[in-house]
Amino acid sequence: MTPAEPDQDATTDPGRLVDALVQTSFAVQQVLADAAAEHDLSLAQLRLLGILRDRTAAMSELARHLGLDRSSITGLVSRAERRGLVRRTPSPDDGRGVLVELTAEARSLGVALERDVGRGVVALAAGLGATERDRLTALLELVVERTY
Amino acid sequence: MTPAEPDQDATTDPGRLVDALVQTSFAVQQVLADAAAEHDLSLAQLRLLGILRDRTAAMSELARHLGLDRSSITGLVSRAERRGLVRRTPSPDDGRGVLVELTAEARSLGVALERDVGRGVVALAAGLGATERDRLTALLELVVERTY
DNA sequence: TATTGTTATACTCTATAACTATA
DNA sequence: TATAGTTATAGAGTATAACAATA
Repeated sequence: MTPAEPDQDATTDPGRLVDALVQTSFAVQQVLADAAAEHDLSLAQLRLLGILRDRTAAMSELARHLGLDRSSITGLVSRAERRGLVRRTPSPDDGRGVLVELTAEARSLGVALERDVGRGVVALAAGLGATERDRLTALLELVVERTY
Repeated sequence: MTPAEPDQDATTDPGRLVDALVQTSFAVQQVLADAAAEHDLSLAQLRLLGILRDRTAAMSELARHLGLDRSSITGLVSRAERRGLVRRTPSPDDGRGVLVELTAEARSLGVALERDVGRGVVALAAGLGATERDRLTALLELVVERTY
């Protein structure tokens, strides 16, 4: 065992932060999965709708944003299309490309989802006062800052 | 639109906290999935090992802790068993019950996993100073407090 | 009767490999 | 040759329904 260094990092057991972040992440994912399930959606479909909310995307872009193989996107989008949530369009710029966009139905579903997720996550933070919530927001934004 | 109430809750847009928590949860889950994948494990298997680290559990207890159907646990445990990670034992108290426990191999795998997850999560928080990390830990522990 | 665990079945999600069409 | 997307295939994960054994 190496002796503790007089570092700024030695204040508190880092394991507590790790545990707290991991536990929180599972709690939040549960909120997301529950909200999705209320509308008969999977978490994967929820993520797909989330990405397409602000942009039209090519299949390969979806693969990149979701961190999945292109062949996985084919199925994900096909199932969403079958349920009337997205639409495929040939890319005007690239004869090989396919653009995916949300349908109106998916947009209204998205509003309900956002509401449900918001409620669930806010409920998680119910034990915090307004000042604490603001501090937590600021700290998490620092954490996520370099996540793209 | 209802007028803003002079409530303690009206300080900051709650949507920012929701977004920050959701984004953070995905980042942490990615760390977990990556760590698991490095050892050829799925996130579900990782969670199973996590639960069994501190206790032996009956199949029905695993179902409750993981929030899954009992029939799903059968497959999860069977695949873990086939890979030498867990062992099934008849319950001494209940002729119907089956107890599940980790093998020595799973325990050493768990040590490596914990190390990798710790590194990844700490890296996520690399933008924070020691004081900020401590504050974040305290706030997240308040959030997770009522999560069991 | 109720509970524990399993089986059969079906679907979603995901990856790898091979293919077609376009660039 | 390289890239975009699909297909075929395989496996993990999950749920529902039906079942056997035990409580």
